[in-house]
Amino acid sequence: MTEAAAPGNDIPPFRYTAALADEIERRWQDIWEREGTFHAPNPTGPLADPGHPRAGAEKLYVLDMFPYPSGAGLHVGHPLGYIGTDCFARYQRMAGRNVLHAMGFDAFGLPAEQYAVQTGTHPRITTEANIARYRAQLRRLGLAHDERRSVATIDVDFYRWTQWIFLQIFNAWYDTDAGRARPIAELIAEFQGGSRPTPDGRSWAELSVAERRKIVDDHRLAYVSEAPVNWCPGLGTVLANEEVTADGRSERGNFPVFKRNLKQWMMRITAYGDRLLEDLDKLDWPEPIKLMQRNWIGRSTGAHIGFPVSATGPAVAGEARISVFTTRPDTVFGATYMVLAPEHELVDALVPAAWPAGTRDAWTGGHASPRAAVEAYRKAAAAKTDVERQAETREKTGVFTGAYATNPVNGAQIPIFIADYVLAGYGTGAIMAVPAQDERDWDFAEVFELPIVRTVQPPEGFDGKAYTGDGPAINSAAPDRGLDLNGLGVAEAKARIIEWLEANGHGAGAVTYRLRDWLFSRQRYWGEPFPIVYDETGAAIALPEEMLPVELPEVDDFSPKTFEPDDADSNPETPLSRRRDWVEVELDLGDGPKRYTRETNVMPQWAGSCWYELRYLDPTNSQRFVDAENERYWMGPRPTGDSGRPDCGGTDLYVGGAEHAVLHLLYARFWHKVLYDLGHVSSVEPFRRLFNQGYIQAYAYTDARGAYVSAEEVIERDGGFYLGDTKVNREYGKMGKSLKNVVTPDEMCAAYGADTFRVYEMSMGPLEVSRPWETRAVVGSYRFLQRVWRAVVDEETGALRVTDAPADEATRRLLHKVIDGVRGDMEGIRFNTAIAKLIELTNGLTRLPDTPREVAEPLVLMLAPFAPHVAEELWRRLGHEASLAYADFPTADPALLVATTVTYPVQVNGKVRGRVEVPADASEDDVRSAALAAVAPALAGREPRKVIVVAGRMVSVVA
RNA sequence: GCCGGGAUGGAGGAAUCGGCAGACUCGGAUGCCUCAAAAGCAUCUGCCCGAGAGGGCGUGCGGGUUCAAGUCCCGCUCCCGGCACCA
Repeated sequence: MTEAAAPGNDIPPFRYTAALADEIERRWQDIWEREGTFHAPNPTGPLADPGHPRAGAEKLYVLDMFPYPSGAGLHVGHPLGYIGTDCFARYQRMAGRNVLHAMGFDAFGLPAEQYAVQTGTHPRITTEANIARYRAQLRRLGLAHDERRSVATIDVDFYRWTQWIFLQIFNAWYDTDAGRARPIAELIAEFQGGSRPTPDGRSWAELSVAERRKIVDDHRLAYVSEAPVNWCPGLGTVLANEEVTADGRSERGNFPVFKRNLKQWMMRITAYGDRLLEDLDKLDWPEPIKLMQRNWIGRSTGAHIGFPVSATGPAVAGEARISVFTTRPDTVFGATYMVLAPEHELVDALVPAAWPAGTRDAWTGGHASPRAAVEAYRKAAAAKTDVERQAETREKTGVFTGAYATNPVNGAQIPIFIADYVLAGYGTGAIMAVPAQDERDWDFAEVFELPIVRTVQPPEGFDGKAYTGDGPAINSAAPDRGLDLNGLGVAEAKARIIEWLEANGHGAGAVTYRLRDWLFSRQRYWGEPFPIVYDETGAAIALPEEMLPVELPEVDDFSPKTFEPDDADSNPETPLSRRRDWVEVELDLGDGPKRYTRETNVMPQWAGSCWYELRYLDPTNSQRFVDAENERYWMGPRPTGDSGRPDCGGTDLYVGGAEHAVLHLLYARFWHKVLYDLGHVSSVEPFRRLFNQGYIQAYAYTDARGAYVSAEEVIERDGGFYLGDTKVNREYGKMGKSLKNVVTPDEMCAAYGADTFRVYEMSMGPLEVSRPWETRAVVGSYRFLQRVWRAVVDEETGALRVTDAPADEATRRLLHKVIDGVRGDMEGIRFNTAIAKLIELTNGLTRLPDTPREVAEPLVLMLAPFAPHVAEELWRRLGHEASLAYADFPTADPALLVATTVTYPVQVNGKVRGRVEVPADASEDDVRSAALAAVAPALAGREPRKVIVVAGRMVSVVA
């Protein structure tokens, strides 16, 4: 720790020291809290305040990605974004807007539960203690949050509405014709009234209760499905696709993950694939993040094509067809074989009793019958984790099923294989293989010696294998079937073949998504219980709204049953299932008291973060999750502006790390759209503008054994790093307890004060860029605040050093230039350059014998977003009674921004050889002749060939 | 492999529209103050040659466009992030 701020014996009594900063900061934090300075008035409800200075003003909703309150507390990296939004919000408030800025806690989740498992302490106890600690740490930073609006996802008052939203989703279906979700009751009414046919055409009245329920449940946006899920034995729970890393391990804990068929709650996010994709265009988000979402949704257009199966297998009727999805229907003439995913449902029915005559040995996997071969291959594929698949080279494996299909365009008999390079979960789980135009198919064809027919002419000189580029179609005609693609480019050929497929009943154009439905249940304790019970038939029944909340019951053992991380055959067991007295419940759901069984899964951690931004708007509302008028005011779409493009609504700024690019941001958009469709919110998107802050990173040091040593004690010398006399190795990365390189905001506040810490974090670089933490550099911001203080307050006497005499011309011009620049920087979230300008202005003042009030006051106001405490203190000392939180941010006088003279650098052949000062309104000819005179020696009598005068910028002479 | 982002002094960064590269800060050097130190303040600080005046070089590398390129174009290298057999 540095002693920079330790008050020495002969430090001037009124110097801005850490001790003084501490006193000022705590005093102002108390004042703000006591006076409710940062309460933002709602249009209606208990938080309305018509007398507020910003009531009815133009609104601005600034949002941070709320934290998970970890037991380790904050390090200096965590508040970077929070300080950024605070500076922005404080500026906007001074600029006249009604600013909503609040902070809550994403408090359900694994770490508290794991800690509870280890210690036996209830997760609520540890979580609430952690929240209290976070609140204290954040308060110490002087963040101007409306504390009345702080919520935590674990609050019963909060999660009752999470459950309520779940019910809305459960009780809704996606009407693809209308392109939106509608209440499930409307679907039932359509079935009942006959305006919508049932799947098998029977009338609604003919169906049994169970049949009706099945049909309805199959439409719901939240549904139970028995489907392949990511089972993680080491965590004892299943995970969403998004929670599994590329190498097949859990994002949390890094345990192996296995594909298992298990009954789980799913959310039909795929229904929203198109809208989640299209509406990205309406958002003011960083392009890379939009791109990541686009890739994740993975929309591809192509066609479904039906390949009739040659009836070799015992159970296949003559008319059976295998439907494939392809993005290249134009290449169908080159389809020389087919591949099904090993899990494909038709496989069993296809497999004949014996290998067809002439089957090559290489296709059989050495098995005597197709059935044995398929069994063996499936078993081998299922036993592999994704890690193992990854580790293996991409050598293609597979086995012949013994069956053949007919290529619908030319009647060719093509063999059907199963192979794990075809994924069960994508498209139809089956492909037509076109080796000539697909690299994977080419590889497989090489291994199994399958024919390769080019159907797109590769360009001259192409010496690769598969050719995936554009070119004229070849070998692609079936004149007797009225089909000829030859000579067409890829796009035209696609259009022609789709037309033909549709006309001849062989297929149709289609769109497929990489996005899968969202696995929504977790076999854990510390999460929101589902508002669902099961009746004696096992049907899932939603509890009525009046029965909310379903409170999380107390249990003795918080842990789900966990297993050896590699135990793929284990089965989940939830903590809640052990509370039989809670699980078994008697309820009257309209047809008299009956016995029901509660759902014992809980919701994933993402649930609360899918809608918390809405609860900030109306946190005390007990009638609705958010009042419609309050939602419309804070988040509703803005009137269509000059662009003519309708606004999507949502928060005006959302700041957080890029690690949530697809998880949280996609889920939250999905929920918001459901709520929009059902008429519960007026905004189409939750987060209009997104800003990804960078990370504060840190150096860590290891000794010869590779053990981390305390970074604080390492010294740099002679180009190396030393702990005492021992040389240590430097690494760069995260800040963390185990890396022994944590620096906390508490330490920084103690050594310099919160204002210095804030200024340092905002000045060290652009908010969106990651950068290394350097404690020794913090002193620069401290000196800056000391200089500001000294410009206003005499360090020896404490008296004001401010004069009412007007500022000199140069200082005044500097002030207005800075005001103009700082305003621009604040709007553009360029706080580092805004602070640099304030430092320049301050450094300009230190040369003066005393400080003109006309400069001191705007300087203090402009400093306020970054260093609010010291700014408030100076503002008061300058004679203002009220807080500056609502004071007008300075405005530049345009007249003072225009310079009277301009200094032109004069280049000769690209090099600056002189400069001339001319009146700002000098004519171009005057500038030219003055410039030529200034560089006459450099020209040495040569006649310039060309002279370029860039008005206000420079003169360039070509000699 | 594919997609995205980046590379500027010893360090973090600035240059917002193709117009003086290096604002501002740290670090370093020298000085003031001091018995001394700390703190604070002042001056200097891209690299090379030169006593100096001055000159040359310089934004990852190689080319190009332009009176003028950190910025635009073409071809690379390295670093960071995402996805990864998605038909």
